Amino acid sequence: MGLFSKTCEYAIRGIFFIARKTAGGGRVSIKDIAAAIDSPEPFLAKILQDLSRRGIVQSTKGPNGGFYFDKDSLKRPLAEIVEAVDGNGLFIGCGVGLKQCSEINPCPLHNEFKNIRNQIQHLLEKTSIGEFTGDINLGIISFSIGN
Amino acid sequence: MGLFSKTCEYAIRGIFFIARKTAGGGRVSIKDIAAAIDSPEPFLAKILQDLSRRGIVQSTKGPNGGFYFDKDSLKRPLAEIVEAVDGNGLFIGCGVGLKQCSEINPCPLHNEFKNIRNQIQHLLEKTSIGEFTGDINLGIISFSIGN
DNA sequence: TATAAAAAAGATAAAAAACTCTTTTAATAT
DNA sequence: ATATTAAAAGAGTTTTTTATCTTTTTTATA
Repeated sequence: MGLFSKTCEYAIRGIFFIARKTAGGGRVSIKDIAAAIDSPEPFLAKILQDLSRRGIVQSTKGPNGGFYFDKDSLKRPLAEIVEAVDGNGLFIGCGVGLKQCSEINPCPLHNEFKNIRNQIQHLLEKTSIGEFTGDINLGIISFSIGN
Repeated sequence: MGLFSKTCEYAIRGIFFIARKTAGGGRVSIKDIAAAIDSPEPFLAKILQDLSRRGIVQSTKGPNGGFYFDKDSLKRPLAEIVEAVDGNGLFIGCGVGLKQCSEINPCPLHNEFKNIRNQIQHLLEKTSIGEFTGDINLGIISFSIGN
């Protein structure tokens, strides 16, 4: 098990790709996204459908349709995607699921886990989707962009 | 989704309890463990069975039987339990599951995730089961010990 | 040695996550 | 208007995770 569910991984990889690919305008189809990020196409479709319904990513149907981000969406933090897909279990609650664990009555690893989870949350909150659009990410981002 | 699978959470909570409860000798039964850590008894039985087969926890059958830790087992790091149950996905690989991601060709969050995952691994490696036995944990650990 | 206690083993069931397929709707262009 | 393109919606299926139940084996002790 990694940090995220597979669904969430597909979602994040998907938005990485959409952001990069449509940085200069235009849209990108599920087919292209799925191929680029190595995910099952119909499954990814469902995931993006959901994110689209939530307004996290934009989409249009028909010829030249596809997925893209509007200006506002580019400002959203990655945390919103993670929360939408996996919930907030990564950020809150006891690290080992102890009901009785709390600030006043912490489990043996409470503070250590809290620290780490705060870091995860902070990272995902401070990182916006827009950070994956620019040329500055061309060498960093691992997709080849083609045309 | 939290950091660990439910199975792994039960395992960790279980060993917390066994360590604490048998610190002064003796054994503790699945029934008692399950009740204390709020887990389904037969499921926990399977989990401990597995850990027992791996030699991570000790057990004996029959009257006054149950689970306990021998000296060596108390030295084991928590990481071994996590790896046995959830694998090493929390520690290694790309945080978002990108095949192409590596040190030379890192994904946009590679280094940030690496840092966090290293911290998780370090925490779990440096923490041994034996740390959950002593009186020093009585106020910290959230189980009530009874008799 | 018989009985009881407790874990091990095996087989099954239920729920959730991951994934697929088919039909419908919306947008565009001819 | 019609045809085409591409996402949305809906209805499955498969796999994995979580959980249960029953039988067997081992150990202690009366």
